Amino acid sequence: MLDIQIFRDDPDRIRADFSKRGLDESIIDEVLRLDGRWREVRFEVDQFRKARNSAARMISEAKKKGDDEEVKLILSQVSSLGSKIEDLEADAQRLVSERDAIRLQIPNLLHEDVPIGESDQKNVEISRHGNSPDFDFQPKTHNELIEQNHWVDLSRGSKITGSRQYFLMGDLARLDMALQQYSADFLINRGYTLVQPPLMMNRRAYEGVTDLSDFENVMYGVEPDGYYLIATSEHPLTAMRMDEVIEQSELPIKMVGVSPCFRREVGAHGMSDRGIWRVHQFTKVEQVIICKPEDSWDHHVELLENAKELWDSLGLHYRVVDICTGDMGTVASRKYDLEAWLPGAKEFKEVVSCSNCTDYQANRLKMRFRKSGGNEAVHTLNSTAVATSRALVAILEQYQASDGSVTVPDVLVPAMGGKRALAPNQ
RNA sequence: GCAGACGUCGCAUAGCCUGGUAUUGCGCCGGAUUUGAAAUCCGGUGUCCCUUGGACUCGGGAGUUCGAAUCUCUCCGUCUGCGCCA
Repeated sequence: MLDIQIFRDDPDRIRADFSKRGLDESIIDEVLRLDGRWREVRFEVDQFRKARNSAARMISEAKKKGDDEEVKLILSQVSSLGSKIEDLEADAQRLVSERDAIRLQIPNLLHEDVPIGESDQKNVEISRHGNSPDFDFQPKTHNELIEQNHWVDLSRGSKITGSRQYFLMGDLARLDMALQQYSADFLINRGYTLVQPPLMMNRRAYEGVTDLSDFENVMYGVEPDGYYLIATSEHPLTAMRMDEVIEQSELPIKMVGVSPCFRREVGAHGMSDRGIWRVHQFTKVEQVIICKPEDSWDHHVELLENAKELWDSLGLHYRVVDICTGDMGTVASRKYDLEAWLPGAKEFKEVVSCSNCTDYQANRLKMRFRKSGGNEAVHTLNSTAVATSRALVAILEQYQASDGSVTVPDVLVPAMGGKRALAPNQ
């Protein structure tokens, strides 16, 4: 959510962003109109309250002196104030909640260097890393590999739950755990605090960190308690300091979250999403930073570098992409993706997403840091380290041999109990 | 699940019974003092509206009242004990 002060001081800045994103500007004026009305009503109700407070003080004085006549006189003068205040209060409440309902839908301000474009087709490739594996055979898709080696049981997964659910089995399950262990250690060694979060959040906390449409399209609800299963540990780790004033000495807060992630994936279909590329549940190792505003762009680079060095160490070929306006989403001000090369599918596909959300989440969460002259909203950033299911797909496709066997990346061998290749299941 | 206690400014704490300007300490920020630091002293330290100034804020919401941290109802949360339990 954007600070209301930006609407009042510099609405053209928001308009400029809207035109980059191709959005209808009229709701900006609607926010300004409601805000103006609210401030008028607020002023009016404050005047009535002032009158009521001074009357209350005079009654108190008169009672102390035992002057009952005076008390009656004042009471007769102020008897109608209560209902007037109540009416105006209701108006103010209505105006401000209408204003903020619109404000919640307005996306974050973009970093000035974000490339302009209407869809992911206009994302800009920044760099390529690692070497594309050189096969002297036709590489298989991960889908063919998991089927041949019986590493994933999708049909029984859907039998006991529903579509896109799966059992991960044998050495591929072990590789999943190895990836978690290795990636978490990688970031712990860089000063990040390991955090295992709650896997469910209440509505208020969740509204602080995500686009409202995600409640229909992304998150699973847990009834009858009214909780939501987390779509990523970014959400609980970021919301963790909701309603708090953080001491400067605590900043920056750097965390590495490890958790299962649950996603409804409404509307996902088709060949490109077969196998375990797009599933309802996966495990993710996530980086989260809460910091002072002036430091956030440095930390954004830091998160990206962490991700790149982690993926370099896994020996995987990937590229870095600068996300354009049309692919940005609501919350981030700037976003880089890592896209891994999938030789079977013959394309680069998203495996890491690295965002600076500036003060957008912090404003919703009322998450500030102590500062003389007025506390200020912190900045929040997040980046995937490894989403295990997608990293598994990249490893399967890039580390495959002609017979369908798969080598273990060197750095994961210790966590695989010394195994250098994944054994097939019977 | 049962029983009890509790929720006050960043933290801690008084006020609640008996309704009438939210107390004090710590932390933090600024200043004085100092070669520097500590200690000490002074001031500031939540949110909103604004022109001086004002309004709001005691877990959330509702009610009673001229007036609610204080009384009533309700919801949420925390702690303790018992029970159950990986």
